[in-house]
Amino acid sequence: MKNTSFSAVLHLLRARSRLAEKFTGPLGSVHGLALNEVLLLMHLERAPMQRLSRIDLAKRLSVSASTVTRMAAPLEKLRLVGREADARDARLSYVVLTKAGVRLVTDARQTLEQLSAEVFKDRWTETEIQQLGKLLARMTASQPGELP
Amino acid sequence: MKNTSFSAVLHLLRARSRLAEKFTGPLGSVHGLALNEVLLLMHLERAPMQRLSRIDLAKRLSVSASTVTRMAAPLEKLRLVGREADARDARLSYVVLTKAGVRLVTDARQTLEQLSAEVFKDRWTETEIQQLGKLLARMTASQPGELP
DNA sequence: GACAACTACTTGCGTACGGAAGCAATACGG
DNA sequence: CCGTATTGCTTCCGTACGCAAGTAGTTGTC
Repeated sequence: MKNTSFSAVLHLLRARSRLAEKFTGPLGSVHGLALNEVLLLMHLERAPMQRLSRIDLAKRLSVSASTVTRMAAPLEKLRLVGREADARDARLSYVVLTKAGVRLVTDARQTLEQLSAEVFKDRWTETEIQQLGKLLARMTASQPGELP
Repeated sequence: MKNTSFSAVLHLLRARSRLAEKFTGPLGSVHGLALNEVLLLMHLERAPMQRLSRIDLAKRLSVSASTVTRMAAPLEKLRLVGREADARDARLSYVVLTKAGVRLVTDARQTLEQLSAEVFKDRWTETEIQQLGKLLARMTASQPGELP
């Protein structure tokens, strides 16, 4: 039924707004980064050699290539990521996680897990959260670059 | 468990990115409006007298008051909404849906329902979509201004 | 090996947003 | 009442984003 799908979509949009509200403040004040910046670091963290090309990052973050360029610049200035060229293909410039980046992403993930847990802390069983995650995962199946 | 919650949150963020990608193009080219603008009209549509104060709209759309001011301006220019003052409280200026607004929102909802249905058209049963909607709704429970 | 097509960025431009500051108008406490 | 706080809205400023155009490097074709 159309209405069921649409209703689910509307609820999803509302839920994501709520999450953004809850997360942005604490993340910024504790680690000085925006949610998307932390996600960028997390993608690097679990990539082979802890590095990814900007195009790869763009796909994984669902943003445009130009956004990745601009997002990486301040992180580079903060020495959370570095820049590495590819030996064979001079077009590629990898974004590499630095030691400081590893430390920060470890801490930031703690914060994110904490905040996530708070979202569900009342009225939710572990199973329900799992189920929600599984259903949502299905919406983005056959897409590359899933995070955990 | 923290990780379960966090995983669900990550999947939700990805799902919402996918939705935004799928919806923005068609909506813009068919009706000339962005998703948020259509949602604004939809909120008006189901409000008493088909009108809401800007503050009300902001809460329902999960955006700031300034955003509502700016969003309403072009819609007003297109004669999709009007502006009405409150008889008792001169501070309030309602955003009112016009006839043209009603027509557009009716059409746009069709488009949105169609797009929503496509998101789920493979691998989803009606029950699963319903369940997803219910779980997502729980995330924003105790918040005002649910759409339908 | 030269030329076209493609890829990985980068930069400029227009748009959308939140937060702070400002301005009326209303509510409230004495 | 009268001053203060609060509310509804608007405007300004800084930030983040996508898209289009540009550049440099690579692949493919004949």
